[in-house]
Amino acid sequence: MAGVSPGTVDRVLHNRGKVSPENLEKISRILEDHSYHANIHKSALSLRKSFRILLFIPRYTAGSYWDGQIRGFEMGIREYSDIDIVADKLTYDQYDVHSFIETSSQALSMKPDGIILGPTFRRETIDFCHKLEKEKIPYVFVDTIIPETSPVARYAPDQRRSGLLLSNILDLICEKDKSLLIVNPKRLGSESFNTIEREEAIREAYSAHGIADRLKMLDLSMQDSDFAIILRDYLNDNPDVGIIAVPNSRANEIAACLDSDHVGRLKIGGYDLTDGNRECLMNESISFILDQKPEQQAFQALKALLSYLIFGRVHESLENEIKIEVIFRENCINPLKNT
Amino acid sequence: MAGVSPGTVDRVLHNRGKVSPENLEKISRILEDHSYHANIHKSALSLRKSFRILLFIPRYTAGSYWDGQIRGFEMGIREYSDIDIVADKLTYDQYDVHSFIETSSQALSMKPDGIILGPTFRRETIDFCHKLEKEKIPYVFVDTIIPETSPVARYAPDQRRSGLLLSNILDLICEKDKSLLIVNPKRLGSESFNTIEREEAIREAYSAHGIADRLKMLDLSMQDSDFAIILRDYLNDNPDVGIIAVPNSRANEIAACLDSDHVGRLKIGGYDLTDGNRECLMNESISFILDQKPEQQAFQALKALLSYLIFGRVHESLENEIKIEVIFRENCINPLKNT
DNA sequence: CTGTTAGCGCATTCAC
DNA sequence: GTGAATGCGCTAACAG
Repeated sequence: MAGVSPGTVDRVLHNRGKVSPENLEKISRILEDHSYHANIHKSALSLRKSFRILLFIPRYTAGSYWDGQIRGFEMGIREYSDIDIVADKLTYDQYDVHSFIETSSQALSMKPDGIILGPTFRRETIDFCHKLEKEKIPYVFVDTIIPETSPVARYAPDQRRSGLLLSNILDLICEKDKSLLIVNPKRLGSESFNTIEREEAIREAYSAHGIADRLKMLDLSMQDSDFAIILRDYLNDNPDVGIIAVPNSRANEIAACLDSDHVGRLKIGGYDLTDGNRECLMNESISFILDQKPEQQAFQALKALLSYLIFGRVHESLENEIKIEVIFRENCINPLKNT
Repeated sequence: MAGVSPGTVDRVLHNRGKVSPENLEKISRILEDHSYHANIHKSALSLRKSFRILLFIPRYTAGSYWDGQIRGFEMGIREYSDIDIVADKLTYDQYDVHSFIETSSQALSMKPDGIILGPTFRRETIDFCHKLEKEKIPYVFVDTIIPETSPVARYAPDQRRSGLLLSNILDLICEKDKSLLIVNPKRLGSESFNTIEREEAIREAYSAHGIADRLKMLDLSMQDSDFAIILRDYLNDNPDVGIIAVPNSRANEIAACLDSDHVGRLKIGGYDLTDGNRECLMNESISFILDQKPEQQAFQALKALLSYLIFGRVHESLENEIKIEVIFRENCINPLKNT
């Protein structure tokens, strides 16, 4: 259309220079007018490259949140099966920082072309990211965004906002003058940043509304064999509690502790559509679940990484806030589905 | 891998016969073991065909539900930009059956290779589908599924289930002993099947729970210049009403009728993330909205149609229930996003 | 500075 | 039952 050869257009597309100002202008205009976007499949083909992509996330069990990320990742690999992708997965123990450190050096030694990273430990993740930058290995965050890093893209829900969503829905559901109890069932005493942010957002909202007295907290260690008894005793001692917020994915374990008397009286809201939580939605021991759409996070992360590796940049916005989905009994279907 | 030529493998893939039993067996095994799936981009390329796809839906305004379907469709076209797709759109007036009949014969005369159909009129849609079948033009339903037809795939939420979801959430947020009012703001007296199904599901649920006395109905004609007054008078006469279900996308118009006194006291739930409803979520005059994800519906419909045209069959399940998304103020972001 | 050219890969077809 | 040719958009090496 510009009356020039493909070579010239290619030089404009990749601004490699050596194009006369007139042609540059003319070609740029045409590209703009037609809102040209190179096709990723053709570009990948022509580049004659293979892309080694590593998904590096916490160890997971079937039907869990991180299993959802795996499913989204694999779906993406299938979707782009015409591109030469070598997909690898590596998991670490999210309750053991040494595991992360060891596995991350293993990740580095695999020399992948790009990494999708589900982080847990802040300090160690920053170190790892700096090493990746030194090696010029692009990375994308899913689930959590760690500051002081330079990811190519990031796909995570806004945890503060999701905390507000959790407490506001519970508030809507709750009879007036009842209290909200945040139960935090911990494992090994460690607590994720996401959980902390969610809790904080709820606390601040209650303070801001001047109803901090209606907010209670209970820490439970799942190691304790009698945590169920502790919870039940607490609830009996605090009959004003009408709603329970579980700021991590273990709402089903809390629901399982309650006797039928409590189940009928209390509303529980939690996170993540795990198999256990899905079951509790069905038997109505949990009122609703906030789904962070792990499948979508990993899928989008893969797309962004491929876009970066093939085009040298990510086409959509880098900051991609994942929309939280609210799941009640009636819309708890379709474990997977495209995006 | 089987030591045969690509031609032989191709005959196995499309079971065109003329393959020796030994080779058939050997090749089938290898395909199975490697869970081979042809790549749609390569197949489309090799077929040297162009696909004329028509999106045939009700006329829409910017920021409306059907505009969402358009966005999803266009996103799909972009996603498959390496396939030679000629995309067309045709809209009809959903309040005028003659418009549908006329436009549908126009659609037929365009002789598309496939149609994505957002239906409204049952009888006329069945007629149209039969004509499509005679012409061997495959079609996919979005939004609503019409019986006595043979679509290649269907992407729609379960309307009865969504009605239950609407009333159950409203029930959860409602103070005890308050009544639910279904307000049905109609246009030109016509009412969609979706609306009717949603209403029915709610009515049946209330009957089943023996609380039919707590369910009220109010039909409003938006043609009436004084429908706002009718609604306000009704609410003043029925102070027991605590929650309002709007079974179509016009919840914002209902919210706009209410004075501040009502707004504070009443909870409203409705359908579809239109610009108007989004605004009401933000200013808290509506409590929540059920989003039917029109973008996803059209996107998936396009994928299914391409899969059918290129492979001769649809890869995923044909019956694809779209998951309803519950939108509160806090998760009302991201107008679009993949899927 | 510009144009030419080969070729990437998978799926398909067709003359043998 | 074979195998060579073909389609596509894009890239990059190279010749002028």
